[in-house]
Amino acid sequence: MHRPRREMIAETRAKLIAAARHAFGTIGYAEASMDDFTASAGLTRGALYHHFGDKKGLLQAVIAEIDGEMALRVNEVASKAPTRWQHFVDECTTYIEMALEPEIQRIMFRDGPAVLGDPAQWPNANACIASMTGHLTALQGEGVVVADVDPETVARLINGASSQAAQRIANSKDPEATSKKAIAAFKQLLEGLRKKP
Amino acid sequence: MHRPRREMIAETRAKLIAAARHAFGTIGYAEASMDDFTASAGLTRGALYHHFGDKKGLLQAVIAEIDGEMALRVNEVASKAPTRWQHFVDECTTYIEMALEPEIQRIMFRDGPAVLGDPAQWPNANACIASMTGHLTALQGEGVVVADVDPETVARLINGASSQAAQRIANSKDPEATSKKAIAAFKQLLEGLRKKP
DNA sequence: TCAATTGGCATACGAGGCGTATGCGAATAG
DNA sequence: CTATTCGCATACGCCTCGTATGCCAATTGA
Repeated sequence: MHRPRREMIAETRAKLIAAARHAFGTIGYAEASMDDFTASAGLTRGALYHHFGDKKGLLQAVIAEIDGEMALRVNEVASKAPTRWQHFVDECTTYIEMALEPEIQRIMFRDGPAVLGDPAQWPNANACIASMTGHLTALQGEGVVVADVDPETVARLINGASSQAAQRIANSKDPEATSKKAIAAFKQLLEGLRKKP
Repeated sequence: MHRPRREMIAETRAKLIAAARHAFGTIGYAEASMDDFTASAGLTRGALYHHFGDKKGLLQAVIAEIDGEMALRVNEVASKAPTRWQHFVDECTTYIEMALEPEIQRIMFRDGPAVLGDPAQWPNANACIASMTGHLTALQGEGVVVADVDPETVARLINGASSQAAQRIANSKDPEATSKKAIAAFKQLLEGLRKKP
């Protein structure tokens, strides 16, 4: 069984995704010319249509890749927390910090939703939400979080607030100070979820 | 001083905004052909470029109009509340309810941010946020809300969570049930802002 | 090893949307 | 009553997208 063929194909896909990711992350989806960024990968639109169907399909692939990376990073950081509640809070703040990166902000929080619609319905791009939902469910079981809220709903609300927080920080003249304010406000909102003794 | 001239100009602007608002709100900004929706208003792109500079300028005008309407509606509903805290909560839930309308959701929460960037930096389109910020500040003065959060930051976070909540409800198979869950979760988060006795 | 075939990717073509330059005609000003 | 402004339409070229088509290399089967 020969492999060069399969490898070339995988490489072509990877090159397209990388080129598109860079273009989408910098100039944005709408401004990114398919001719331009395929050429920057040494390819043409022919390859793109063959592998991904259309521009939206390629965006989906880019989003799936980024989502996977984000989930990895979130768990990596948050898993060091001593308690599960702290783990959950760290997960949220890490999420905000990642959303500060221009590429993630642009693709995952601006162009993605505009082009593909509600992120909750993206296929293979909800690893972070799934993780948060899982922790919330467990925290409810442990009696730490109030029982009468739906975990995934909360996770989605947090997701929306995070993206706003990140945008606010990123566009601020004093990102350091704004970041402190945003994370403080964020943690305060999260306190509302805790069961009072 | 004759008026017909001025009136015709105002009417042209209004017709363009109305046509664009309808097109943007239904098929979306990117899919809306300027030739098509100007024609539906009995005009051409010439008028559009003359009055608004380009497609983005027209979107800004549409957004300013919608924002004004939203602020009016929010205050109308919420001003009936007995306490200021209740007023604030009603403001938030009304905001979510408005975000359920497809036109508002599409233009204000999806295409708007994608095309024009961070809503916090839109000119003349932050009436709702300003109102929420004002109430939060007052509530802090009254000792109802914890003092160590920045009002506008909180208002923005709430704005982000609202738009997510609205999307979730709108795309749900059982909007009624989802709406209940979303608003419940939302109120729970808001509880985090209250000062504990 | 060699023909047959698959399929990955490039090229070519047509359609449509955008921005700019230009032109016309009516309302206003002096 | 003439001159001028300016609101808006028309005309042109560029760019981008999607599809149809073609080519060549890699695989398969005998």
